[in-house]
Amino acid sequence: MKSFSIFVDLKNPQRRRMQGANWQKNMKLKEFAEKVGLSPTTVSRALGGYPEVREETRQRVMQAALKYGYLPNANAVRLATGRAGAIGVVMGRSGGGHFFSEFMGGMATRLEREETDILVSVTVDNNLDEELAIFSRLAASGRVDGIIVHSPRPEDERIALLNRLGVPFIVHGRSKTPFEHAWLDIDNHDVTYRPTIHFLERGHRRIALINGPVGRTFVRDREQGFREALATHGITPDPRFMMNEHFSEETAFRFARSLLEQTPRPTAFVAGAMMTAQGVYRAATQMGLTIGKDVSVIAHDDVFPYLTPESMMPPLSTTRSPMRMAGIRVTDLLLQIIGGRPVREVQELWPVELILRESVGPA
Amino acid sequence: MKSFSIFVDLKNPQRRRMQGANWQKNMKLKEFAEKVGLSPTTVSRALGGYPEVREETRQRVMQAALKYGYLPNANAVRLATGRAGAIGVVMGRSGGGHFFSEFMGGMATRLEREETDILVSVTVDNNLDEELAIFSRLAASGRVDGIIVHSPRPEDERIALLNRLGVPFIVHGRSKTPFEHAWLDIDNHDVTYRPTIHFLERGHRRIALINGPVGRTFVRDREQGFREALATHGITPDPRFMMNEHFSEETAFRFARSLLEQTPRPTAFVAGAMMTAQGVYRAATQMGLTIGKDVSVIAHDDVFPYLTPESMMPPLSTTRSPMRMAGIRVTDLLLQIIGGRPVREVQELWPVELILRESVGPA
DNA sequence: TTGAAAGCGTTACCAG
DNA sequence: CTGGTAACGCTTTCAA
Repeated sequence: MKSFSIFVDLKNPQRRRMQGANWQKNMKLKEFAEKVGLSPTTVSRALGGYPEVREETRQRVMQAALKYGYLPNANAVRLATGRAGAIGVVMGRSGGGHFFSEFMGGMATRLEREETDILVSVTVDNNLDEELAIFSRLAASGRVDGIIVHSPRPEDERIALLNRLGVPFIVHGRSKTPFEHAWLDIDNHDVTYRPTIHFLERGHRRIALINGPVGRTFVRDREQGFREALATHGITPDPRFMMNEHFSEETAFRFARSLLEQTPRPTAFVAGAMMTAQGVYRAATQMGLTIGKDVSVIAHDDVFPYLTPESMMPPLSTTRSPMRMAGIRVTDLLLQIIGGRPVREVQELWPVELILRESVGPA
Repeated sequence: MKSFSIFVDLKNPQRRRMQGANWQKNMKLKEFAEKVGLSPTTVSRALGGYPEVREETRQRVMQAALKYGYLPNANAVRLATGRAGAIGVVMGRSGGGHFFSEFMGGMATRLEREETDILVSVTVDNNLDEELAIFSRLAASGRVDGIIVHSPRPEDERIALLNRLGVPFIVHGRSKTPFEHAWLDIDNHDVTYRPTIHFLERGHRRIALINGPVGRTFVRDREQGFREALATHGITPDPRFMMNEHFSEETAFRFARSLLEQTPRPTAFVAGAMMTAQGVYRAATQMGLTIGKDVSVIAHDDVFPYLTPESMMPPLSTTRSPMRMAGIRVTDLLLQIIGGRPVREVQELWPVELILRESVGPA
């Protein structure tokens, strides 16, 4: 493992002494307890909902807390309990933009009744040292009780680091690191395998793949699924029919158009995301080709509220797996791990459902 | 102001006593100081970068920290200093999905060299009590040093609450609350006014508006800009030509199609977001109408990496204002406010630039 | 320039 | 069931 500075914060050694918050802080427990006429201990227990206080007492305390607007200081609680009351999630600066908010919506849904915050960190892409420093800081400084790692690489140093630090974490996606760890992933192999097989069965032979940036496990898995599907029919994929880029409407459009201009052109596209499917639609339409007839498309859909495959023209066939659901479940599992559940038990592979709509036709 | 429960967390009074983290925690300051052969005091000062320690000593301490992997416990620091080292941002559960990640990317960019975390809270839409409780909890419990409020309403109780609590905050958007507060907003009036004026000058008279959900200030401002622009030509807008929905491709498509089926149909659309412009494009294309000729479109663009107006067919005219920039600046301003800058000085209205591309033609 | 000791605001242990 | 007291791990006077 490479060495790196943990002190991302301390690059600038000369610092002025900062004053604490200058706004009116909350009432303290001691002060509040006096008003209620009980000891801080009892008040703390009453508010904490512990069984050893009389129900009547608890009611009185709760009422008073509401009345005076008392709320325990989170940082004191954290220090005293050793719990951070937060889980960290790390997003890449550029990658994952549009689905990230769906995932986080899921996280929030799961945490709604929990007294746990979401702490978001953003890594600078392609700077491993800094990325590792962020994870270090997050874990070792006690800011979070657990961490969610996105879009892992097959050999992911972040996972090795977290494993070494001993902080509870779960990987959204998969890697091949030898360290035992918790993960949840959709079946990215099937995300391409099943659409490709379907295309093959309908007679397609020239099938293109729009894939994500090289390096991530899910990209590798999807390529492998694609290759394996083609292999069942003795086809070796043409490298020019495979794209590796960040998912965007425009790159997909360019790629699709350049392919559709060729002779012979591909008759089917496996698209990695909704946006890229839109790009293919646009390219085909522009060239006077009809989706579902001249060109077939199946895309993976993370399910967004603002862009639904059913409403596309024609309705887009998809492998569907709501990112929001993943956010809920990943969070749930992480909480279990924090609670002590062995990570070896926490490994979930979610199947994807292939939903056929009108964007697919015979070759 | 309505009353509400601060104790969102305590709905369930009977709770088990939870144990603290069960993973190996970091080395403590005391322990680390012993290894270095200095007092905790000096070590703390050295790591904190304060001027009173000898440079040589500091170097020695820094080296040792790296070597032993020592990192101060964040919660102890927070308690001791009174600073939370985090700023909170609140997103609506459904709203703001796709642009939220851009905004947060901007926040992260600004905070990169700061030792400040981003704490994300998610509110349940249309439940004011719970929403206020979330803000209360965030502010009064000392979890954050400041808060960012999104998509305010003209009379926004959240602002009143934060104002009352005294926590530093900044509003991304505007409201009409009488409380003096910091805000940054784009000129939403111009977001519709300028496109509409442009349409009028090119001879358009039947202009449709795709607007956001009623209740938010930006929606009101945009409607007003639209109305004012039309008024300059003595036009009273047809209510059927105005849509108020969450921005999505599909709703915009439906709306546009239903209007384009009418006689006479609108010749121009002012769209509130990129996604809705796509919906209009699709509707027009489906009906055999040509964008930029039969139907003109100008949309507001928050600037996403995965969907660019230049690459649309034809290139889309936009009012442009990068959400990422807003994220950077809002965060920057909030830090200033936390640092003591008077809020009356912190009020920024950003102009939008109208960028004409080929989606606009004469009526 | 360094160190001892007193907080910071809670919770948790142990008596009563 | 309730209360005193010692942590929790660090920063910050105040002395030296």
